Amino acid sequence: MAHVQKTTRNGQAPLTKDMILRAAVTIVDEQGLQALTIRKVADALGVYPTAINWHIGSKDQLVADASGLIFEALRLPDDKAHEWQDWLRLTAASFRESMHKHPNFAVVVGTQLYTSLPALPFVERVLRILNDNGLKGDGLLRAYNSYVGCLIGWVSLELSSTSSVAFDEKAQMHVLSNLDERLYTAVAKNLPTVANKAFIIRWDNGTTNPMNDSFEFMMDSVINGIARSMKSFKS
Amino acid sequence: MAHVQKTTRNGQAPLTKDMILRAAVTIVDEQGLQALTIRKVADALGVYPTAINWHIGSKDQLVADASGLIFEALRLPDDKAHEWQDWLRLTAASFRESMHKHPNFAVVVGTQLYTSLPALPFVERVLRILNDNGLKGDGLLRAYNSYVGCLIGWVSLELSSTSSVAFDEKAQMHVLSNLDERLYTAVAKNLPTVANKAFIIRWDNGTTNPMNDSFEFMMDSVINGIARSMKSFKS
DNA sequence: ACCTGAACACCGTTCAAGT
DNA sequence: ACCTGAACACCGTTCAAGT
Repeated sequence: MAHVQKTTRNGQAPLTKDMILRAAVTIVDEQGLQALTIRKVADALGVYPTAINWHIGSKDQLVADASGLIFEALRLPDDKAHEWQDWLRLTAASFRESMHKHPNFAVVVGTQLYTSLPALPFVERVLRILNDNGLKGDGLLRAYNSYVGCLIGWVSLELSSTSSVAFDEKAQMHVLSNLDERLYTAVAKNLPTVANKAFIIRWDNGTTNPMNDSFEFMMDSVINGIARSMKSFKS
Repeated sequence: MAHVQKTTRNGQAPLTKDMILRAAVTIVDEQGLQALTIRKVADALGVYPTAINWHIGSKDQLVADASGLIFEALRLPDDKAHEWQDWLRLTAASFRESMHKHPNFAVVVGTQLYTSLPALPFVERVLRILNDNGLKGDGLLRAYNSYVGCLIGWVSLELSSTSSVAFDEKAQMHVLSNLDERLYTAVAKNLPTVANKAFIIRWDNGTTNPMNDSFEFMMDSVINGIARSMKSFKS
């Protein structure tokens, strides 16, 4: 019962789900998430739009499956080779690196946070290392949600980009420089240190303006919080 | 030069930006973000779609302006009345509460994180209280980005919902219960404590399934991290 | 099983025209 | 200034038809 390769599509190799998803990722990487349409994917592969529907199902499923590839590309460090704190730090850095390679998927990875099979190894490994270090029950749940939520949520924000409504740098700085100094004392006073570097008052996103320092500080805080909860658990 | 009220639209009061945004918020709250279209807003107000374009500009701008209303509704506690830790905790709770009232905007508030005027008071107050407690320069930036990024990113994840691709509970549990136990030991072992409660392995979002405990734990960790950085700053 | 092809309802935005 | 009205290019999805 060997599977004989069919040759539809005028003798070309038949479409596969993998071909479709790779084409989708390319479009998102090059043109942004809003440019991802079934029709464009079909064009890129030289087929009719409805052929995509046959393989994938719907547009929503296409987005979900394509963003799953990012979790699949994720390489996790070895448990045995590191202290749990370092393992969490390395894993966070690895996840952030993967996201930075496909920044236009950032919004979706946050949204698509439901039992996706490609993400399960990540879930398992994080749960396991916390579990192996004494956490269980509600303490485990808190630690896991704290780590995963901050990691994915924070990086997703770092890379978020406003489709097209964003002002340019000059307009942005003009607004910030002309604020009422009596109302916005702290913003005015610290403008050089926060302008285009702090959330909500920047115009370049994490692709061109990565926030490495803040990310490391944030992760240290979260991991320290987990460490403290482990101690109180043992006593 | 008093502004005489015009009566276009067959004698009805003229459209205002505020009417349009309120109609938009209603649609998003009731039908989800993907249901927000210029044409539906126009229908709700009894005008032609292009009338919306005249007042707002574009679809992207409509989404941006409508999500700005959430920041405007935000009530911030008094600086003088609380220790800075409590102020940050109360503000976080207040922000989270606002988001939970409009969960369908969660994705966008994360995305729209660029100098938006409605969010500036929030920015100012957070910067100010950190500044008043000794933080400046890079230390201030780290603390601010850590707090704001975790707050908005985390809550945004808590409320995120997969448009329609999501499985139902039965299908979800079936997948989780039949995992290879040799590969997914930690998931299998802790299934009762994490199923539908932990990120990535839940099927209800924060609206029906709020993650209060994890949120408080996460916020405490972040605030403790900031406190530690203040001490090392002084010494 | 896999893909074509036509058709449908919907979308954002343009531009000219009205008042 | 404010809105109508028609028009255009684009979209996801259906369903029947081909091979």
